[in-house]
Amino acid sequence: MRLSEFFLPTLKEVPSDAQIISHRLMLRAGMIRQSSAGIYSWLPLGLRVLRKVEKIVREEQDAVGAQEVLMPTIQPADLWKESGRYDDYGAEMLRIKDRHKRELLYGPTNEEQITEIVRAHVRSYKDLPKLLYHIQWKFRDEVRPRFGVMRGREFLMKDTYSFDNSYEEARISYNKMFVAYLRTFARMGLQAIPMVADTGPIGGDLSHEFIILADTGESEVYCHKDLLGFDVMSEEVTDDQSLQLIVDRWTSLYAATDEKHDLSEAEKHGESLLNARGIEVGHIFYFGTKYSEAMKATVSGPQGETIFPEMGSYGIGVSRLVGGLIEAFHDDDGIVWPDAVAPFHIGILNLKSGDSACDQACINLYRSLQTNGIEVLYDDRTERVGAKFADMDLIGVPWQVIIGPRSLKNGVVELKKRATGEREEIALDAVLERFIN
RNA sequence: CGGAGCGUGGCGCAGUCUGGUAGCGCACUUGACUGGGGGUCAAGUGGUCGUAGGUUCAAAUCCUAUCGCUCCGACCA
Repeated sequence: MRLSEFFLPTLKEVPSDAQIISHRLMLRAGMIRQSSAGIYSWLPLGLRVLRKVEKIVREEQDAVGAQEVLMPTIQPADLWKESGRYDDYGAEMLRIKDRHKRELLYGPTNEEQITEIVRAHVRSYKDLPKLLYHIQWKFRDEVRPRFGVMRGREFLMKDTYSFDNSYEEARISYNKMFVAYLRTFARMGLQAIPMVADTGPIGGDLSHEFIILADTGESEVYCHKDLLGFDVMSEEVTDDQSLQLIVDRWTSLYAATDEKHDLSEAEKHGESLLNARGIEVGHIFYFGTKYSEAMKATVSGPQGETIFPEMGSYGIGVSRLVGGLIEAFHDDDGIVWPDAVAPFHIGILNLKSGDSACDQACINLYRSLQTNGIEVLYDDRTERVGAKFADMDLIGVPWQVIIGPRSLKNGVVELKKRATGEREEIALDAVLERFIN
């Protein structure tokens, strides 16, 4: 992408509405614009990141055998009356009427919808287990939206639903999601810690929140500091037993959110207990037959008996993660994207647009990187160099190739790593090869 | 939902108390000079002062209503 053509409205000054760093940076970097309270438009740069996050989430879901579906944003109220949640959910649920005065709602979550689908099409215990997920926009009419996309009213969520024949099987589904979540966040460079959590209005008796630590986090959390050193990517899952071992390992140390914090239990850990603020990026629940019973979703068992499937639901706030990532990865100059979610991998800075040697060197490199499938943002604008550096740093492109007439005379360019600010001189000819590997 | 505050060009703000030509910085346009970390000079474009009603010779400014947004608290991916 050429920056001169890219729709990237960056801001030098921050809109006064934005209070926390991720919100400020998302506005300044031209990622989002607010539409109304807690509702945002995603501009090209922000959307690229959102898609990358979404892709990682999807890949890890697929990897454990979850199958993607896409359920609607608008749901009939009847479904929610069946489960009993139409009244329970309260004002947070956006209720609407269509032209025939039929009651509808903008889905805040999809337990009812998925249960309806499963009960209509799954008849036998042999059809289970099933893990189904979708990535869809949700709406929750928060009393007080804030922190940009971190607590929006409209947000993109991945929600998975598990259906199993027994508690034992349901635990396996739960474990699969548990580990898939650890991997999902780890791939984005985030250390997410599973913490014992409240089940809230979704109900159930087994639940973990996945929390990333950040000073601006909304919840107060407590955990054993050794958890921060755990690495899920080195763990290998071969069967249900090894899956259980990983879950056991991660749940062996104390970790709880404020609501579930147990003072006497925590005191045993003394010095090793960490008290910090955290951002909830995922939440998994096992809730048994709550919905299958309420909505009469059943399958036939081996003896022809009626089985109410054991269910769980598993959410990742995809749009929130974009904000969470920025909270975790930024410095004074702007965003510092981890490679896995960076909107572009390389930025090219033409320090003298209009100089034929510079232009030629830049365009050649730009094209060859593109040809090799590397996402590259070429700043070909006739801006002052300071503005180019500032913009490239602000939007957080991990690698910057700096091409100017001075060094180009020797066939050399500068390569700057955004995260550390380190620069090295490198032959122009060597840049492509460097990034293909 | 309780408490507080703010709506003036794309962004950041002054002007409101004490009514009288709508202003500043950034951004944007044009030209020139420039060019290794948000440049300099010159000339420009852009505003129903959130909306509606009222008071007044006269309203961004006073009054009333209303809408929107933000912050603090209680709730949540």
